[in-house]
Amino acid sequence: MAAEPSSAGRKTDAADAKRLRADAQRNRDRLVEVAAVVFAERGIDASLEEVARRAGVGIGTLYRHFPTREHLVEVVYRREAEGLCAAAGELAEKHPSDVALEQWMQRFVDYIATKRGLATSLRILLTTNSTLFSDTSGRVSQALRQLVDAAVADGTIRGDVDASDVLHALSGIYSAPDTPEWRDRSRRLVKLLMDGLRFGAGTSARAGE
Amino acid sequence: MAAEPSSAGRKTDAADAKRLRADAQRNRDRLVEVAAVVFAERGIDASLEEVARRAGVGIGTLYRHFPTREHLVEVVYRREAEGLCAAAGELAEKHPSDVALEQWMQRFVDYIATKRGLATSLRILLTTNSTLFSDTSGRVSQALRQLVDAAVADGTIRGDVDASDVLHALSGIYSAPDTPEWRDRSRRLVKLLMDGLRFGAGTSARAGE
DNA sequence: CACTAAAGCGGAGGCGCCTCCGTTTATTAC
DNA sequence: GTAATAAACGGAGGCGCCTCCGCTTTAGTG
Repeated sequence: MAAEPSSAGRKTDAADAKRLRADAQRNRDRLVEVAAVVFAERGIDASLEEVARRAGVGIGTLYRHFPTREHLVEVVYRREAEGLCAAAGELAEKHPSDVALEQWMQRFVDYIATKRGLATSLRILLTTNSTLFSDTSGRVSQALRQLVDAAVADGTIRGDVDASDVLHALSGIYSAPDTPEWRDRSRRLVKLLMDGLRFGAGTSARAGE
Repeated sequence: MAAEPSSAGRKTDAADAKRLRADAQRNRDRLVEVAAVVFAERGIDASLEEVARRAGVGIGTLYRHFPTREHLVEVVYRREAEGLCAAAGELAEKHPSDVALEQWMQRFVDYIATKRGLATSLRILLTTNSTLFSDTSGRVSQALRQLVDAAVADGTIRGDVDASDVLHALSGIYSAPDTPEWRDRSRRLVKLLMDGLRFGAGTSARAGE
């Protein structure tokens, strides 16, 4: 990899990614961005032609960048996961720690929404690329830990729970799928969980109940 | 067959199946028959329009009888399984028992070929209809037992094996999928197995090795 | 037989998938 | 700046999916 013209020996932004022509890079980014929206709107089976149309590129361009639907879906998913992790830091700065946690969990719902559709559609790819889920989920739970620990530390949520408790509590979201009300139900579930977490906040952490 | 005018309150041949008009029944049968051939030829993803075309019916007719590809595939599969079971008896009548067994196993290869393609395509249906595989596989291994026992009994294959041994030996066919040579390899495997089974035939059954 | 209602037929049409290839554009060399 | 070249574009076109609905056929009835 690295230098291939005479001089400039710089790596690209994304490490080893092949150098793309400026217009190609622009289109590619655009496609991913639009695809995220369209998948969210219409589900994972949305028309790729619609994605291309709304991104303002030809269908051929889409297929050059993403030879199969699964490739596109994977990239969207990774981006989603990264966004979710990044959001943890940002929310923590802007909000009291309990609010940050709540908002992050709400966003987590959207993320899971993508992930579930994905799981169906990515089975093929997962054979090849079995790290996809495992390496993102590690980073995601790390982000959650950061938020939970902070909220526990400053006493805005009760002290007798930790990140893995919360993750388990959230796991209800994974199950009971694919009714149209799933998203709303999940949001309510998060609220409920937060109420529980706030209840008894300020009592001495790790006290015996 | 089966009178139905004014009086006769008898069930149809296929138990509760709804009575079809004669032409409808004819088309349906034709479709299943042709679909079996086309799936074998082109794989499970073959064009349904081709199936309809070769069956001499309109695509609409196909979809009326089989609302989804999976429905059609399921029916084809069941038919295949039945044919396989029936073949055991027929082969046993027409051939020496070792030859019957060998030919049946060759046919078993074709059956598995269908089954594997199917497994990928029927995941959805299998959620609903989880007995599909289990209840056919019982009947199939029953058919195998019949052949093996007969061949052991008249000494054309060795006496120290039984049907479940043979089934296990065949299980190699389930694995290592989807290279184009799969079918040929499997046929060779069956031959090999038969050679092994014939070797030492006639020595006293169940003797201590 | 003629008649009729219901069942069935079939293909046009709309949409999406994906490929192929003539045209356009960014980049590099001078 | 211009020229040359490789990279990228994009949409037409071929195919398959599936639905919808006007037309045809069958199975009863008198």
